[in-house]
Amino acid sequence: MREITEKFKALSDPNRIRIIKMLQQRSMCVCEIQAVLKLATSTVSKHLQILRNAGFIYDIKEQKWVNYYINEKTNDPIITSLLAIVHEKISDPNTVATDLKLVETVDRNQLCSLGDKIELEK
Amino acid sequence: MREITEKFKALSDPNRIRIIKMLQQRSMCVCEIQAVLKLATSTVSKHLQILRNAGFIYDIKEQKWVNYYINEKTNDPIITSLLAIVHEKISDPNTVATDLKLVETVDRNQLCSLGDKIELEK
DNA sequence: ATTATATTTCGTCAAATAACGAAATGAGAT
DNA sequence: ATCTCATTTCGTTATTTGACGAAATATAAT
Repeated sequence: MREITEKFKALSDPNRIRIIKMLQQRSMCVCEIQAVLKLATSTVSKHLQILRNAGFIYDIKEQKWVNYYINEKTNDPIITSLLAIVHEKISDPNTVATDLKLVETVDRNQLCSLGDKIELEK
Repeated sequence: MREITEKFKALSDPNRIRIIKMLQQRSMCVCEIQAVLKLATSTVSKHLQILRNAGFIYDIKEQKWVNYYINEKTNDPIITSLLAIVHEKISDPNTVATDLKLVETVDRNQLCSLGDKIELEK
């Protein structure tokens, strides 16, 4: 029973809904997600862990980054149904809509590697 | 956004899932629900309030009792979808299954009206 | 090997949650 | 009008949650 309510609990936080909506648009690394949500990196990491443990997303380490993906091929029917609800039935002009526009512009190579930025500013 | 996450939060507690499953079997009054969950009456009342505010159930006062019903005719598509998930995809042998058997036997007239019971015991 | 850096884990804090018993409410029954 | 009793509200307590910064981890670049 705890395994079931864990899924609903994972979706009961606005920032985690925003993360799922973003990942339904495209896969993203932690620093990109952080740039959109404007939360501490550790906070974002925690939200991702909760969504991962509940079965909504998975991650793959690639080069410097950890990329997160929607778990579309899950064989858990509850996860499938809930992902469909989030995808089809949820939208919010103040958060989700503006997030999705930002997702198109954020770029890990400009966000991270602060050293490079300092180089450029010199 | 808070209105949306409120619905998921309402389903993120095992006792509230159990309440919805019971009400999907038949409408019940507070004391009957309390007899199945074996929680304090005030706790049950609070859970019902959370489910009602989120839009999953509604109540009608009838005679002495307050009867709770699943809000099947809602025009909120998220509520409709979530109620379908709970109805079709959730079952649990340790809680839900035994609850539903109990639902068939509990009777407000035996549970409440303690005065009547005392009459019978004399 | 050492340095740089993207991410996770840890410790802490304030706020929210779930539980209970006691008191308040409010709608029948007397 | 008063009494009964099913339910709700209130006040309290222990636990969980979401947030942050600092420290730890792990991987890439030098």
